[in-house]
Amino acid sequence: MKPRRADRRTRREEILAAAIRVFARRGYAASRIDDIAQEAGVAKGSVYLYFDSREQLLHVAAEAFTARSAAVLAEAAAGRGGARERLERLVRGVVAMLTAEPDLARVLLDLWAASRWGPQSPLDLAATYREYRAAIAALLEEATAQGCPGAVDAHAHATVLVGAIEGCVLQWLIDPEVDPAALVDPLVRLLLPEPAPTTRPDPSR
Amino acid sequence: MKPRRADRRTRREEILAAAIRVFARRGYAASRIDDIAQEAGVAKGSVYLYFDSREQLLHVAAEAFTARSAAVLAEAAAGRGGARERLERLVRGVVAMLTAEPDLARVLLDLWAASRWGPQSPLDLAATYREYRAAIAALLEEATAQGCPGAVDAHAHATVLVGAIEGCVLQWLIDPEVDPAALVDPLVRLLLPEPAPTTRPDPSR
Amino acid sequence: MKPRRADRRTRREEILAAAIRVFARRGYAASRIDDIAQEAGVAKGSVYLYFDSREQLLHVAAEAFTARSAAVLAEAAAGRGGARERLERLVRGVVAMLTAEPDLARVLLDLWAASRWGPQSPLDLAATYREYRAAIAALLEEATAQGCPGAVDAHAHATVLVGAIEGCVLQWLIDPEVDPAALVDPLVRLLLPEPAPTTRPDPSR
Amino acid sequence: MKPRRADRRTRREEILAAAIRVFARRGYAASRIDDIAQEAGVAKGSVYLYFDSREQLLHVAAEAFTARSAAVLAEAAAGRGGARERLERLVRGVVAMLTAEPDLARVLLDLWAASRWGPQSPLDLAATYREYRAAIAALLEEATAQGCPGAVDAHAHATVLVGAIEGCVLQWLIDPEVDPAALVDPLVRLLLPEPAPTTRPDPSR
DNA sequence: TATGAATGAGTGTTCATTCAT
DNA sequence: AATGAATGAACACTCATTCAT
Repeated sequence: MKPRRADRRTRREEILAAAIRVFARRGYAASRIDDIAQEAGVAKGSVYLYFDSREQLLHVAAEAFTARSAAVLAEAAAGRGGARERLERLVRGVVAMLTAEPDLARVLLDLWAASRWGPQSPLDLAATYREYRAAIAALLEEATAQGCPGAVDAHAHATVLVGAIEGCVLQWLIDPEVDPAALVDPLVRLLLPEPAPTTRPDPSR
Repeated sequence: MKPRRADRRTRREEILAAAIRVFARRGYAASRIDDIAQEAGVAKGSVYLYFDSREQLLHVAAEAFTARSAAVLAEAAAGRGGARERLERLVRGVVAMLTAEPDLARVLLDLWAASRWGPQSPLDLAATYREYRAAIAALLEEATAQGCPGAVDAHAHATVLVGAIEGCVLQWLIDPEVDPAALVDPLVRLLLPEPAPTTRPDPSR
Repeated sequence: MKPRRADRRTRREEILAAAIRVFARRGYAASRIDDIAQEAGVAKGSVYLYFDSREQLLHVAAEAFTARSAAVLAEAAAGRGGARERLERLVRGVVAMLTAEPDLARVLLDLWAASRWGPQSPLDLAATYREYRAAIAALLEEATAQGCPGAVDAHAHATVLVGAIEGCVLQWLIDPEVDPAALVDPLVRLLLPEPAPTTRPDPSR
Repeated sequence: MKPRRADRRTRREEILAAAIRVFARRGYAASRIDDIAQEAGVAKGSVYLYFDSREQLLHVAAEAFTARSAAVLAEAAAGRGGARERLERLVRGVVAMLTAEPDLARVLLDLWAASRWGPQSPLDLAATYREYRAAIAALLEEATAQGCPGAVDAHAHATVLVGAIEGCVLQWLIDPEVDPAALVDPLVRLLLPEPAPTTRPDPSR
């Protein structure tokens, strides 16, 4: 019985992974259940043993995406170090997460487009981004309190920072020649507050 | 001879505008020709008197979008003033253009998603963004040459700037509570080079 | 007023001729009112000033065909000469008529196919062929009575003769390399009764 | 594993047979996929599990027709007996084949009309008839060589013979009162060369 | 009379989902 | 659980016909 359960879960994940690959390749709208089943190596009908509908596959992919985002956020926010340091960890973590799973990242294009589906939207992306901004704004304020100079309103700053990250990812999704990894340092340099002068003792003394 | 309601050009644009509204509302994938015809107040068949296919409507909407973008770019690049000033005009112009036509902006979500359609993609968005980045990078280098301190590679900086603009717009598209107009000043403060020291008399003297 | 009428009739004939050309080229099923109007050099709507419907154009073309057939039949049957001579004139006349108007002949392919439309069939082709056979059978019997040897039942003979004519035309319609003019002599030699021995003085004496 | 009702091959042939019946009844142009599906007792979509398109159904029907024709031709040509005997077998075989499957024969009306579709024509009927004529011409020449008197050029004779067969069938298709079976003897008597004098003892002696 | 824009019923085809095996 | 044949609702697109000008 136990192995059965494990099998079932594994098979479900295989199908989900296949769906994400197909969504990434063709876009959700053009992805047929047939394609997904073939990619997963199962019969078409079998997809329905693990998922209720084609749309649910997108929902679950969306959840996988938010779960990973939340993990990065939690890790950064809860981690050690000063606020600025944790912000940097967050930026690097988000980009690393997305580049580590490019197919999942590509599904973002569908999730963004699906945001207009209204309440049945595969995920409340608006809420996800709101939390994302709130967490970053909090860190930015903390950083300012810890001595980092903050030029603009923390919440607006957070929105610009989230925007820059997502916008860089967007450019990469649309044009694979854009290298998101190479953009992390510029992002950090341009959009994180400079380290507080007092955070590190001057090593030259 | 007098046209029943409007001349050909006008009628075509009415239908295109209707299509853009419907695409904005439901997303391209869920937009039916019937919806568009109804929104335009014409019969379904009439849409085909002006457009070859549903997909062509998206193509033409995409062209409308790039035309407006190119106009903003040209205006900013060709305008008077120093490089930094023109960059600022560009940033403000892009955001103003998108907020002035929110439905057209919302179609961006479909255009991004459609970038995976391959060669038949409604628009070579990758090329559009490449040009966008190149123009901004050129302005950034010019600004640096004119004395504005530039901390990072101009092309990376351009990508981050384009990303931040698009990313802020993205957040607005997904969550109408985000106000892009309020983000322009932060964008400018955070991502444009500081004005060259010589533009303002040094107050420390 | 009179010239108006003449104009109207002329214009109607022009449109009919255009329709026949288009039917001949594409087949009735694939012939669009647009094509016909363009071929006739008038606007689409104008076709409806002269004909009630697309189908009526086929009806009228069919009538044109039967009128010509009937003329040939009448001419042959009513003409001078012995029965065999008139039969030969009939065979030659039918083939000449069809080859003189190849586009009208090609429409036969549609008329045959349309014979399954039932009562609304563009023409009661079955009746046309029945009359055709009856007239020929009568001539064949007359020829036999006049001394031409007749080996088979006159009505069956007539059916075979009509069949051979139509079948030769059919082969030409399907394959333009078949030359119906070259088949008339063989048709006559093979399927008409030999001339009565008495019609020509035996040269061997 | 056991098929719901029949194996794939069988089901395909059921649908094809249904299509042939519907084509025969209404003509190809007026035959709706719905009609065919209903005639076959399946849902509309199921037709597409076995055929790519409505047009393909006509293609396959056409192939069925040529396959049967070719079989008759081969059987006659390869059979035993003198040339004249084989010719007679061919004529009788063709007519028997067509009357045995009247629905398939009726589709001929569509195939003839479809000959104008050009290269996408469901079948190269011109080629089919060319081969038909060539085979018959060869047999006619052989018969002449074997002593049967031949009055006209063998190829023209073959065209007339093919024409007479097809034309008799045509008359039957258009008017069911025409009985093709009753026309076979007249066809043979009128259009096949008389048996070679040696086959029967000369009664005048 | 002539036009051609407008109409909308009609149809081939697709594909998510179901279900008998 | 797994299959894949079957289903039928949905939809893009066509085109004969109408009608305002």
